[in-house]
Amino acid sequence: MGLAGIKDVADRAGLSIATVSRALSGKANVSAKSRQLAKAAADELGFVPSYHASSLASGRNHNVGLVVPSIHRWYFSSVVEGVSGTLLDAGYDLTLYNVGDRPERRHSVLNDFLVRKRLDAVIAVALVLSESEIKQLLAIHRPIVGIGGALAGASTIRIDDARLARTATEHLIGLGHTRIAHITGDAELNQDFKLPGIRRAGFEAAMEAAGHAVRPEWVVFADFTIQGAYVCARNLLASAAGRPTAVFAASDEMAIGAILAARDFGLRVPQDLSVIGMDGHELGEVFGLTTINQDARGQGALAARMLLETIDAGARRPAKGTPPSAAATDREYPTEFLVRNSTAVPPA
Amino acid sequence: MGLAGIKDVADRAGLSIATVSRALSGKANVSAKSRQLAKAAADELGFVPSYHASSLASGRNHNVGLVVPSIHRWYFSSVVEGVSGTLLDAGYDLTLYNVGDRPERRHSVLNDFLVRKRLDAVIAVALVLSESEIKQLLAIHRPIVGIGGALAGASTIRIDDARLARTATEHLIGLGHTRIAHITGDAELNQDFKLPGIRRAGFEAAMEAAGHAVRPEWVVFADFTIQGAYVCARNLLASAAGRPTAVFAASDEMAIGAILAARDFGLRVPQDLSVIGMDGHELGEVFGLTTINQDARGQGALAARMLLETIDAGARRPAKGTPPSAAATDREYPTEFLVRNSTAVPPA
DNA sequence: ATACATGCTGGAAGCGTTTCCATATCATGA
DNA sequence: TCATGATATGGAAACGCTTCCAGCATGTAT
Repeated sequence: MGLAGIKDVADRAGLSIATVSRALSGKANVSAKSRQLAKAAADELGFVPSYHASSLASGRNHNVGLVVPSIHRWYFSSVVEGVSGTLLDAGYDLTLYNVGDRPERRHSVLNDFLVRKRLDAVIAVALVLSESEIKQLLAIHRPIVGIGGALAGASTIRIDDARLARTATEHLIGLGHTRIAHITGDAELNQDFKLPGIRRAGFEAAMEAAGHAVRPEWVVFADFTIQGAYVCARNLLASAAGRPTAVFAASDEMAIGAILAARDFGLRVPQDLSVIGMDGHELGEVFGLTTINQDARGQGALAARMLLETIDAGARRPAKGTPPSAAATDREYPTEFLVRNSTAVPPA
Repeated sequence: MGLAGIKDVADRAGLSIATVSRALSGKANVSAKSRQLAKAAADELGFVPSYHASSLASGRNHNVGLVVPSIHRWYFSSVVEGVSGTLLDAGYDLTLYNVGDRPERRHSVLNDFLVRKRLDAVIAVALVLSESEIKQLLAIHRPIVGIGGALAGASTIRIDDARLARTATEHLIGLGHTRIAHITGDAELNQDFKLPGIRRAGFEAAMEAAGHAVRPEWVVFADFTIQGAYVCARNLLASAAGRPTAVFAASDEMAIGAILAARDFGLRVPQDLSVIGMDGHELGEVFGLTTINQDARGQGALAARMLLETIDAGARRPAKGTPPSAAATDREYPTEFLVRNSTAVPPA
């Protein structure tokens, strides 16, 4: 018994190929009896339609592409999880493009993979695309949504990183801190990834507004991992003399790294050092980390739902000059300021 | 300008469709001049072949499916990263099936998605399949490789979890510990996931061989996360009276949770409590964690390479009754015992 | 010069569906 | 009874490629 085709089903059900196709895909204009016959025959033969043939004929792929810069960091794996769940439930496949930090891989993904007319839609996470890249993507007439990255011309889901960074910093300032350090993302590694700079700008804005100096040696660059931030924070906290009283880390993972470093020096959090993060990492609970909670998984799920709607609404054959995208909406995803106990008034 | 088809390229190059196809896919029997003409025309038109049409015609999908139970935990995201990189470099797509712990999702993935003749191969991570499920998978004549899970009939890449768990336990015993606790995986959550039980068996075997009692209250169940193990370990270490002197955690993440819990009680690691993990998580370095290093990323990459080879070697049309798989090989992936400084002789 | 192998080429037959369109069936109202 | 519309059906034309096959040049050995 090889793989059964729709022809086999039709023969067995005593129907035409056309009717079987309609019956199985739930289309109208099929009598109840025929539908049942077709379904029974399909079941008995273990028939499942070939995606390729079906896609080729219908122009529908049942497949959305997801481009991420990494899969290890909390934020990205959470988004992937959200997207994945929603898609799977809707019967869609998820094609994952983990471009990493290798530019040539980024290039091939953008130029070869995405363009190959195989995807119904694309979700790009924290990816900054050039104008020509966006144009190219839009040219294949697929809806795109960007998460956490600026994608001019495409719909985006994002949080207001600058404002939230300011809020976090203001929380420390409000407690009386003036000697505040900031652990930010790596400057060079990934030019695609503008987020660290945005959060850093929010930090600086809040400091300046409060009239506190931003000391360059207290703005340190880590890689968004616990271990990376741990090393940075050790340097930061090494000299008992000129030590900050508070740290704002651009991610929870880095905040945790800072807490671990503080513990190494016998510093108590929050009595000796306040630490605030940003993200909502599950591990934050263990450390009592004050943070700004963003539901990354929910953001992924929302992106997937938005695309599924667009796809369902959209014309069957995207090649027929459909407008690039209904309207590029820019949604701000809700966040929550989560005060736990890693922040307090500065030591006397 | 819509999407250019091969016909357009052929017209522009003044060649036939057939020749263009051969030229662009690097086939033989094309003159250098024709090849150049075809490539130039394709470039100018921005032509990229439709995967669906190409797959339908050739029977090749350039796509492998990856089934994982989760994407958050270190092991899985590392494997995904390894697979992803290798596949991307080879020009293959990765379709990710994150089945999670929801059985209905597992069911639909196994029964609908994987069977749809869309994949050239399947990689299943830590997935225990029933015989009928394996049979069904093999029936679609696609090579399968399992990573870290028992997949009878398919090739597998694995580490010898029982032996390594024994080794880890013996390391503690060798230092003089007799009061050893074990943090294992959740018993109920995921029936697919036999690994915790295997490691637990290794632990018990070592204890028995040494003549040490396995105290049931010192075998605690966590969920493979830092935070989950942290909670368990707090309970474990709460009573100063009957406290273990060493902990073997079934994963590095759980070992780190135990270290954090120990610190909460003012216990020094390793002077007061020895902790050993298993995996090779990057974060282990921060904690000086003694562990057994397994290169999860490398395992993913190896699985992908094995499949690519099989695909390349295999018959063009798998439907033609090719044997399920050349020979189901069972490879043990090398590991490394990494002694850092979270283990020492027990306190006096 | 003839015979033959060799290298390129284009026509056309798939690949397995979906969907258009023309036809056939059936009930309904005049 | 006959026209009329609604509903079901199957034939056949896409969908956009790959690849088989036959044909036509060349080049080489007789």
